[in-house]
Amino acid sequence: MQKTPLTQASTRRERQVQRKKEEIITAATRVFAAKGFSAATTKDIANEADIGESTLYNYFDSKREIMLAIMDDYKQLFDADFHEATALLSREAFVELVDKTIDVFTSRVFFIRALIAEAWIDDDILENYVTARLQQISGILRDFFSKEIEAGLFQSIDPQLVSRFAMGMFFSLVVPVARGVEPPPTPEDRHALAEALVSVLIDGIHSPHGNIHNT
Amino acid sequence: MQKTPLTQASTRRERQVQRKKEEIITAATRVFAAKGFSAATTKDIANEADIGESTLYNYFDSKREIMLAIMDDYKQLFDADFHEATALLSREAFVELVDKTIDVFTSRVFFIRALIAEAWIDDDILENYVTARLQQISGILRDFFSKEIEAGLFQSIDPQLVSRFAMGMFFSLVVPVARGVEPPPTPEDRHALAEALVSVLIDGIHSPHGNIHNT
Amino acid sequence: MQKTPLTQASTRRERQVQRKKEEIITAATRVFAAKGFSAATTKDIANEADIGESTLYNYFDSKREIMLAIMDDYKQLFDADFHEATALLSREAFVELVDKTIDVFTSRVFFIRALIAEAWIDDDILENYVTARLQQISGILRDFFSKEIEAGLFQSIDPQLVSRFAMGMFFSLVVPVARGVEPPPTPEDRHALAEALVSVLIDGIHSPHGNIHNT
Amino acid sequence: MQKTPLTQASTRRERQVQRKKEEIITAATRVFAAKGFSAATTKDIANEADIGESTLYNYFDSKREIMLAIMDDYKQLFDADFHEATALLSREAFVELVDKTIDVFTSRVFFIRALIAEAWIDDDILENYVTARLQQISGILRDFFSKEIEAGLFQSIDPQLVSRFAMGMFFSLVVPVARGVEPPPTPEDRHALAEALVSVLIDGIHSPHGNIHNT
DNA sequence: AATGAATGAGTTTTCATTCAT
DNA sequence: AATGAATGAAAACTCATTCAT
Repeated sequence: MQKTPLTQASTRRERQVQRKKEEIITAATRVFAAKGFSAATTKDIANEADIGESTLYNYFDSKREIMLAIMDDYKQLFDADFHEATALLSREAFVELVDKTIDVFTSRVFFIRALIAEAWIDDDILENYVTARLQQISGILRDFFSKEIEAGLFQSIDPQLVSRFAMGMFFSLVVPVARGVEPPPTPEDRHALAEALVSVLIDGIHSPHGNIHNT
Repeated sequence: MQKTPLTQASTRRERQVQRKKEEIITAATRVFAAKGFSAATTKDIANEADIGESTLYNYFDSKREIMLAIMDDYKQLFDADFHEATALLSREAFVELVDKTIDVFTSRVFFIRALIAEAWIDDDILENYVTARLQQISGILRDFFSKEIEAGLFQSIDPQLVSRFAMGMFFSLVVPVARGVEPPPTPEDRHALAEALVSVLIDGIHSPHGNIHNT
Repeated sequence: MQKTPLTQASTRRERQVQRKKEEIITAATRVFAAKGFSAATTKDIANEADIGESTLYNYFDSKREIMLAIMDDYKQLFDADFHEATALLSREAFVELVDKTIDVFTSRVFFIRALIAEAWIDDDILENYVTARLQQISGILRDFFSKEIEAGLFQSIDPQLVSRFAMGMFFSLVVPVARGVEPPPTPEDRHALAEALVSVLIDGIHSPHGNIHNT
Repeated sequence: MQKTPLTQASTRRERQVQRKKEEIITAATRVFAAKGFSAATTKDIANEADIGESTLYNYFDSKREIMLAIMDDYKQLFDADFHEATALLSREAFVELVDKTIDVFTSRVFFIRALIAEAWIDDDILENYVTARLQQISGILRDFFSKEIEAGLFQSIDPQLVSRFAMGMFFSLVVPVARGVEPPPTPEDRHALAEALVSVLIDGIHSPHGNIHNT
């Protein structure tokens, strides 16, 4: 009579387990974002997830596993977001990348906040979850700058350094949101910020008619 | 003819206490920088300071008091460093400010790392020890940009935003050092970095002969 | 037709928690009685209750909360015992009150011993758990004496003072038991002691034929 | 040239030591009275005595030794007070004994409070410092009552029990003072209380013209 | 699958005591 | 003789984790 054989049942169960895991991850992310890994207790997480403390251990082996699961989730999301992000071919593409990246970062505030909190302290987290991604972005930027320099369109400044500046400017927009002292920007604001970032980086802020103090 | 022995004695003792406190603070700063406040144990701190765990409590009332003492120390040092830092009058002064600030940040790596770790999580620390200082710098920059904009030397971009970008660029240089993944720059490097920062910010990176993709 | 399983289950669980709390309270009372609150350690209590030390904290928030729970228990029991104890209408009723009160005190030796130990040192305990009850008894006695004095049956002595003497006589019987240097009296002894107390208080100990040294 | 040779010097030193010990004892008594032995810290005692904590150990071997020294002091004082107190020969002598004993107890409030606190918990203290003294008084009273009973002046009630009642009445006067909830009585009050005690004990409180409820 | 209960291993903190000066 | 400094031992309390149901 049963229409759903074992395989499906197990699949359904698996989906259910997966759903629960996600719930716990969401809850834990909030808690880790607010207190940091060490200060967060399993009780905090269980309360936030509205389950019993020991139930956590049906889904994860330890508190640290929850953290790592969060990080893995983040890795997947991030990789999905930047899968197509390959070479930048134009200033507009650059603006788009910044815009989108602001979006990615500010739409996952708790994630980012927890990630930074841990990566700041834990070398494993930094190496396994942050460095590679940062370098991917950094690489894209560097390549873009190198190309433009070769084309004679940009000055011959160290592309690595400029890439770093670009990322610093980016983080200056994103960090206050992640830290929770500013709201995420609206899509319009976001775009304007991205434009401003690129404009300042490429054109500088000086008036087009002459350099100051440099004549 | 007596050289005020009582006063001297008490001062000497006080100095000794002060010295010990500083030792503990130094040790604790290292520990907090490496693990964060929560994960750092009083045992860690005592070991690092090479004293018994209970001896800590002859100098501080609680683990948190140690953290706050560190923060207060930092506040004093920082305020001393930036006491004279008032209005920026020239591009050169701007470069100097950046250079010096990099120095301040990279010569107190543990301090900065511990500070950021805590401020990232603890609202009290953020408000009482970080926000004001950040705003001081931000204000100096904003005033500089506003003035130059009024003088027609800079484009009329939101000075607040540019100030933020400037700080982002600054932190892009300093954060890897604070995080411990890069060594502090030599004074020469530092100056070059400061020059580059200001140059990129003011002049942009585009080649002086024309804008790319914008014709 | 379901016998409200949820409610019952929750009630059963609650009852189990309540039972455990009572066990801890019983154990703690013994320990507090023997050593006093300060000298009693949570380890002592846990050992006496035959549970792990940390288990205590699943039932009470702190050592002091255990003490207060004991006191609250006592308050309830005491109030139950003396709920009906209102006005005394006869010498026999007086005897009965004394008899019963001796029973109440000597059947809860540990309780009383712990209570006195703490009230002797801690003003909060004295005020919140002892004073009111002592005054209730004192009031009953005072009213009885006042009435009898008005009726011309008792000499016009300060009823407050007599009440105090009565309570002193009472405690002279009960304190050695509470202190653990005497066993509780049998019911017969108890009644005899109550009779003796009332007899001495009302009739004095002089021979009925005349006052000594007073003629 | 020195007029005070070694012997005297050592005597002076001894006196000085003795004086300091007394100061510490006085301070410690206050602290023990207020908090009990266990909760009192050596720091409390040192503060109260206005000396350094470690100085205590130049005069006493341990915190407990201080307590014992207090008890020994008390023992001496008490024994001095009651050295002459031998047999009671009259009702007036009885009154005098009560009067005097109230005085002894209420003029050493801290002493008594600390003593009771400890004796209530510590069997050694109870046995070595309280029991004997209580029994001495109890013996005097018992002998008095026995004699009067033999003389036909008192009813033949158990003199032991009456003695206990007498002491209960006595403590009912003294305990509130020792506990700190009542001021010590003035000498006049004291005498009146002593008279009242003896009067109630011997004559009872009933009106001389007849027994109540007993006809 | 969910959880209440129990707890060992630690954590911060206290405190009596020692010791060098 | 007086004491500041140091500390071992222990206290109260926390918390991640296990287990029986």
